[in-house]
This record gives sequence, C-alpha cells and structure tokens, in this order.
Amino acid sequence: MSDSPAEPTLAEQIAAQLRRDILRGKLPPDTAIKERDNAAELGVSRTPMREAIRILAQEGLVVLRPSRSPIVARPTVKEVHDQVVVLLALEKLSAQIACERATEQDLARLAELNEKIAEAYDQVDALDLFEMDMAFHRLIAESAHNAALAETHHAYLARLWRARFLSATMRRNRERVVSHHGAIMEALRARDPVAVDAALDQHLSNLAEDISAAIEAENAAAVRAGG
Amino acid sequence: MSDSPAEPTLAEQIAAQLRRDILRGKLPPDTAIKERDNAAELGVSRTPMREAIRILAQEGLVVLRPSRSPIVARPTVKEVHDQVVVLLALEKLSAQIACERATEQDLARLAELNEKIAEAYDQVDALDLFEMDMAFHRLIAESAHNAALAETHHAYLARLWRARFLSATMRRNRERVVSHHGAIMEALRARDPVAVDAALDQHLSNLAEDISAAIEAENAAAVRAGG
DNA sequence: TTTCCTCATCTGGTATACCAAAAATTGTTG
DNA sequence: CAACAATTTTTGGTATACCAGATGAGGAAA
Repeated sequence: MSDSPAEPTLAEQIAAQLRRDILRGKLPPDTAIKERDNAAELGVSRTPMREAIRILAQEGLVVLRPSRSPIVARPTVKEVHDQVVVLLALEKLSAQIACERATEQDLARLAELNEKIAEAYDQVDALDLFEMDMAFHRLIAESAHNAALAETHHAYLARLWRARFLSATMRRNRERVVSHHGAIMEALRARDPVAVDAALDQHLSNLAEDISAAIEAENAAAVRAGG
Repeated sequence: MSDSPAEPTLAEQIAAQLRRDILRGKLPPDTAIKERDNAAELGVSRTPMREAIRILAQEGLVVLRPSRSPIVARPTVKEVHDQVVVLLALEKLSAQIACERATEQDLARLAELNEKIAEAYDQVDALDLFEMDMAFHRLIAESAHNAALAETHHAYLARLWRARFLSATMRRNRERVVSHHGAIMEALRARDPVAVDAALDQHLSNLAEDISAAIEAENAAAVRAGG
C-alpha cells in the first residue's frame, strides 16, 4: 500500500489530482469520471487514467458500475457512520496496544505534535489544522507498531477525509480538540489503557454526529440543486 | 470491492487463478510473478495480468518492488500475528454490534451453519470444514449490518486464508472448534456482549499461536530447501 | 398514443507496441 | 585479481487500436 516516494507514477499523480478534486468538492458526488474523456482532457492515455480510477475506487471515493461510467461516490449517512465506528475501534485498539508498545520516541513525537497543535490552533487555517489533527491520530496508530493495524487505520482515515473535513468546518470550538488531545496524550504517557479508551471515546464520540449532520446538509443541498 | 457476480473479467479470473495457486502452495513464497512471462504462459496480454497482480498486491498476497518482478509474499510471523490481532478485534466488534443489531434471520442462518458444521466436522475433509468455518465467521461479521466492518473483516479473513489453513491442518482437535462455535452462538442468541467477547477470545486465542507455529515451520522448511 | 424492436453510440476490456529506467552482466583496466 | 565502467537485458509504464456488450434513442407497427 506504500508508494515509492521517489517519483510517483503518472497513474498515481492522476489519482492524487482526482482525489484532491473530489475531497475539495470540485468533483461533487455523482459526477461521472469517463476514463476516455477525462484522459483526453488531461492529455494522457486511458491506461494510467484507468489505473487511477481503480485506486480511487479502492479507496471508496468513486464507485464502479458495470457498463457505466464510474461516478464520484455519494456516501450515505449510514455508510459514513459505519466507517466512523470502525475507525474508532481501530484507533482504540491501536491506543490499547500502544500503552504497552509505544516507545519513548513515539511519545515524544506525539507530544511534539500536540504542542504544535496547541500553539497553532487559533492561528492557522482550518485545513492546516486538520492535517495536523490527522497526523496526530496517525501517530497513535503507528505507536502500536502493528503494520496491518496502522495501514487499515490510515485507509479509514483517508476514506473519511472529506467527511471529517466537512465536520471540522462546521465545528468552531477548536479548543475542545486541543484539550482532548492533551487528555489522550497524558493517558498514553501514563500507559493507562482505561484512561486512553475513555479519552478516545470522549474525543471521537461527537465526530459521528458532526459528520452525520454535515453529510445530511450536503445531501440536502444537492437535492435542492436538483442533483 | 464487490465484483460483478455475472461474468468475472479476465483480470479477475487470472487473479483468482493465481490466488488459488498461491494459497494452495503451488506458488510458494518468493516466487517471481513476471507479468510478461506469466501473461504469455497463460495466453493473455500483459494488461489483464498487470491488473490481476495489482489485485493480489492489494490483498497482500504478492509484494510489488520497484523495478523488480513482483514476488509471492512471505509474511513474517510478526506480520501474520499482527493481522490476527486486527482480525480478532474486528470480529469482536462485529459480535458486540451484532448483539444489538442481529436479526432473527441472522441468528437462524448462524445456527443452521453451526448445526451443519457440528454434523460434518468428523466426516468432511479439512478444506471443506475450513470453508464452513470461514463462512461462520463471515456470518458473524455480517450480522453487525455494518458494510465497512464486514468488508474489512472479510479482507483480513481472506488475507489470512493460507495461514489459517496451515494452522488448521496441524490442529487435530476439531471438536473444540465445534464447541467454541456453540458457545459463540449461544452468547449471540442471548445477545450478551460480555459472553460473546469471552467466547471469541476463547476461540481465537490459540489461533495466533497455531498460525505462528505453522508459519515458522514453513519458513524453516524453505530455509532447509535453500530458499 | 403506446409499445416494441432495431441500430447507432458509448462503455469498459483486451491486445499490442514502444519507451525509459534500472538491474545484471560482461569486458576492460588498474 | 579486483574494481570499475559500459553494454545488454529485463522491468514497469504508457500510448494506441480493436472488440464485444450494454445503453439508450428513435422509428415503426399495433
């Protein structure tokens, strides 16, 4: 699942481009991704475009239908909610294991990032803050030193990027995030599984609701626009 | 992730073929899968072979290396163990949710399959029994009615197919599996999350050890053979 | 007017050819 | 004999062309 960081292949570049467009909303749900037209538009052949579409399909961002153009996925509230449930479970498992296995370096990195977030939370724009939040959670997953777990967790984090971003824009109390992160940090540092579990529950419990509200709002808007 | 059940594409057929060969051991770990030679051998072009290899890479059965032939993966004991940990967590989460959400039909199907296994456990061959066991666990995951969870669980189940098969062949006490399944069944029917958790722990706790032993044995054999 | 059949068109799937980069091998030179 | 450099081979990546099936529109018949 790890790409060669050296020189991304054309298909990966295309996938990255489309991914950005989808996540930023430039390609809204239900938009058709015709591999012919789209490839011509970008001046590439169908082959890498095809592969890029497969990558995004694998990530759940587009859906493939037999004998039909692939379209940008329009996740239902239930689907997103289900994914959040899994994400939460994976992250809690990670944290549990991390209580035993996290190295001092892991904790140091986590603390450093947490510090950075605490300093910047009211100064940087939402997107940057969001990236840092994502990195924080990824670090937790990686602190369990379980490659499969980290990979799957990361996949869900990526898949929920848009939903989480939508929810982040509507949530204005950033202070809470910072305090939650602090609680998670402390629990991890104390290597207290129970406290970590509680802290994560606290931090992510509202996420599902926020995301649900955001998705519903977007879908309602789409319906109004005649989507 | 769901295929069109109608008419599998060539790439999917090739992937299925290779998957079987790998899981059955016909293509042992470290075997190179040259997309050129292999395609010519099967009488197909590189395109579907390439896609098939990607599919298997996604499943973790083969590893892609830059500027090198893809090779059949040789999972380390730690990797497999890590995956088992995740599988167990996913299955326990499924069971927890299933305690609330499982329909009577779900439980009926589960009971039916359990019955079938109990009747056949000492009569059918290991492979058939294994398939039934896999179906049993998949039913548990599906009883949570969380598509994302079921999908990820199934992916891990498939990824661990070979390891689980290896462990199954070396374990001769099939009765235990049956009794464990019965315990899981009863706990689910009672919709008792604690009991389900305990039953699953009981059932899957030895799996990691068994698998580890099997993997180590295979790797040792490979070393002896000059792999 | 409605329904059904036909045909043009669009879709993804596959085959083939070409290219550039990276190994591996071989030859040369110290 | 060893180390280095050039060539040859193998690899994956990309472009292009062709094919079969499905879709959907449009016309003909009831």
